[in-house]
Amino acid sequence: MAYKRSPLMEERLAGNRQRILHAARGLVAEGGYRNAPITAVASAAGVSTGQIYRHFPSKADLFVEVLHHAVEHEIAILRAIAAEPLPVSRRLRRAVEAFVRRALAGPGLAWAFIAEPVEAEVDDERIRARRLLGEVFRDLLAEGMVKGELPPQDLDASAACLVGAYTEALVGPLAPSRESPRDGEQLVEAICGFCLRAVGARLDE
Amino acid sequence: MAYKRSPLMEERLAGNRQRILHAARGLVAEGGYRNAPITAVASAAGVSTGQIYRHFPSKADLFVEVLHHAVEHEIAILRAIAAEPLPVSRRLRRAVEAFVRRALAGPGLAWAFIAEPVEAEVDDERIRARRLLGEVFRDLLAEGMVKGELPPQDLDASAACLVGAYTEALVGPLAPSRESPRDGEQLVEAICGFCLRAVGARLDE
Amino acid sequence: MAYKRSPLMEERLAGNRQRILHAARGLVAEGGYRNAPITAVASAAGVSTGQIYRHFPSKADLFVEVLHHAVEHEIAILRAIAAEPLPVSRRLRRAVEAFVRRALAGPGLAWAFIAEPVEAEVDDERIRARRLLGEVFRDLLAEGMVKGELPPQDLDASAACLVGAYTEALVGPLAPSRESPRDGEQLVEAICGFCLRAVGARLDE
Amino acid sequence: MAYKRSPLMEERLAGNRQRILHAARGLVAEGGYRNAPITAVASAAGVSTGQIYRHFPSKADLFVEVLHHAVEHEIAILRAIAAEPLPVSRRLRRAVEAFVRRALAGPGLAWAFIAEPVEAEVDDERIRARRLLGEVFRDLLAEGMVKGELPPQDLDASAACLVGAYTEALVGPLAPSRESPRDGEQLVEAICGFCLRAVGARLDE
DNA sequence: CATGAATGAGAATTCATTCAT
DNA sequence: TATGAATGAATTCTCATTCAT
Repeated sequence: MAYKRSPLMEERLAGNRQRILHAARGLVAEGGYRNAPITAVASAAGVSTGQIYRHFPSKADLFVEVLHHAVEHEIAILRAIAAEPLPVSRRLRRAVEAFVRRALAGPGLAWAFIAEPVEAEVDDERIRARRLLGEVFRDLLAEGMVKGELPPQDLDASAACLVGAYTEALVGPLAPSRESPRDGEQLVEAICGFCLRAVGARLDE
Repeated sequence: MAYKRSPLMEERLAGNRQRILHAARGLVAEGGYRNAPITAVASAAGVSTGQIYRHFPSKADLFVEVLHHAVEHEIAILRAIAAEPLPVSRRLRRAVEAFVRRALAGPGLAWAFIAEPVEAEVDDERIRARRLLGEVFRDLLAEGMVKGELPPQDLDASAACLVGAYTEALVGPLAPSRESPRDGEQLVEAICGFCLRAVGARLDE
Repeated sequence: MAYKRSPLMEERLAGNRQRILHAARGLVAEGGYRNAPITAVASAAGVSTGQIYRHFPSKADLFVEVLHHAVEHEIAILRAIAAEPLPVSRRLRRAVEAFVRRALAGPGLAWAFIAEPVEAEVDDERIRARRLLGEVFRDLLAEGMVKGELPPQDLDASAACLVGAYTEALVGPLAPSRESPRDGEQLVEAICGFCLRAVGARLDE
Repeated sequence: MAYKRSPLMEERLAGNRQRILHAARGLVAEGGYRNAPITAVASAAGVSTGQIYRHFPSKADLFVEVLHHAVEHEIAILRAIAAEPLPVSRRLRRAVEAFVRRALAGPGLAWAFIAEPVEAEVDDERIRARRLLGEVFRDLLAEGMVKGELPPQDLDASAACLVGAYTEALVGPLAPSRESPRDGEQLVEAICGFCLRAVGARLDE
């Protein structure tokens, strides 16, 4: 307890952990999971491979955490919006808008929800992430239905469709942003319109 | 001269090709591309690895064909529906319905539109498939807009959202069919409703 | 004996053998041993792979024979020249000249004396070929020494040097014909001069 | 911080690299390139296959380096001799002598100038080596011709013949040393005599 | 007897994980 | 304790040879 080096070391330890996570995320954003062998993560983080196994039991665990962190923040934002004292349809629009804007601003995040995970354990986390994302919307839709703001509908199906709709629009081959570098706002508006109409929300709110 | 090209042999040859394709598809459906190394495909098909290279120039080519076959038929069906002499909203519903029903009936198909490809060459084919799928819907939406059956909207965005919506609903983690094995018809109805509302079509047609 | 098809079949059989040898030689001349897998030889010869194994115990045996035939003729020519009733130095010049001219005229033969054989058994034949080539010259040098036309010298060493000298000049990286497509006759003259001087023969004969 | 780059480790690392090169050279000297699959090199060097790829980007690169090292030193020696303040014919004799003596002393070197390379990249290096070797002699011959010590001759052809002559004499099937393990000095003398006579140099110098 | 589909050992290369230093 | 050298199983692909038809 009175060890003089203990706090310093712990700080450094924690710092290394962050640097590893950061490096891993960076490499994946650059070129996918394939671009992130352990040795590359290690050198990008400025640590040894041994360090990585000091902090994470396996490569899969490291990337599960990378994905988890990437998603956690998004979910928090969506949840905050979902809790705002606004009409459901307004919150829905704000939630979709927020997600799409963030995805358009920084690449690599939306990507994580679709692309090649390779590692079974990591894939599970991706599935979980999509599920969490869906749940935010399902709860919001439920509230809207109860309050009569939205027409009756299958909540799970609608939530899944919502998530599918805007992720595909963002990263799919038909993603308008790929076909022609158009106005981001136009895309945001198109996706929001689609989603709101889809769940029967009033668009004018 | 002698036994030149016995019909039996040709049959077996063709049979092997099919068995390889089938085995490959099965393994991928089970556990993804990573579950399908060449050796596993070979043994699942009951042939040697060499056989695979007799029929396909490379592993990538094999899986491109697996994906291509999975998609080809779907596209044809959707196009046929899109050409029917019906109101656009009716064709839209029938197209989504057809796709969803087929996906629910046979596993592995819808999967092919989402899953992790890893191999660049294979990924290209997947992208192409999604694009084709999207184009069928975009054309239909365009017709609907021109004829005044659908409100003005961003065609590319709407098409992408449509494809994303129903594929996610089918294979995503929130896919209702996964949460609880419910009535398929209910799911079909939910997805169709979502999609038709989303593009502003009349649901009662 | 009275079988009506026997002679015909034997003819065809022999014809196939020749076609296989010819096809094998052609493929090697084109792109080396690597360019001549059994299946390629078979299809170039218009026969089945099984046929090849009917005529040759193994791929190596086939190519041993290919090489052997290619060399046999050269050796015969050199031996004929070596047997001519001329002064030794004259015969030497004529022998070197003949070899170099033939090599310059048709590519692929000289190649066989140097290049990549890969198959141990085939390599042995290549070695034997070089040995035979050397022996023709050794005998000639021996005669020249005995008759006093050539100064005393180590016959084996001189013969080996001779073979090495003109093959390198023909196929090596310094082969003048590669650096600049010069007059073939000039090269013939240069090589002959080198060889005759080397063994102490009179050049003016 | 801690054990950063222990000298011991670096020594071992470097040692492994050398052992790999050495093992590769040994295997090739024994039985040619085909006798040296990566696994064989690894086990001969007492390391894993992975180690080899830690030190060399590919098998071809490893063998390029094997060949390069084998040649580099020889060229340096020949160049040093070629620069000595002696009559050209004297330097020529010393150069040939040096090469032949070294080849007789250590096996595997002369071999490298002739043998079957198979790998295109490796072959390129062999070609380069022979070219360099030839150039040393060509320059020397050029000087001799200019100074009147040597009769006029085709420099490229003579240089190529020289290289071919002594390499063949050393490794070819007629190499005297193979037929009967004779006195090495006798062979040196025979080859030198051949070469000097060939270019018209005075032997008595 | 001829065919050519089928075999399967073997080759090069990668990379998560461990452990001697 | 930290390092990064070392491991070796796993992967894709080739091709000489065989044998059912």
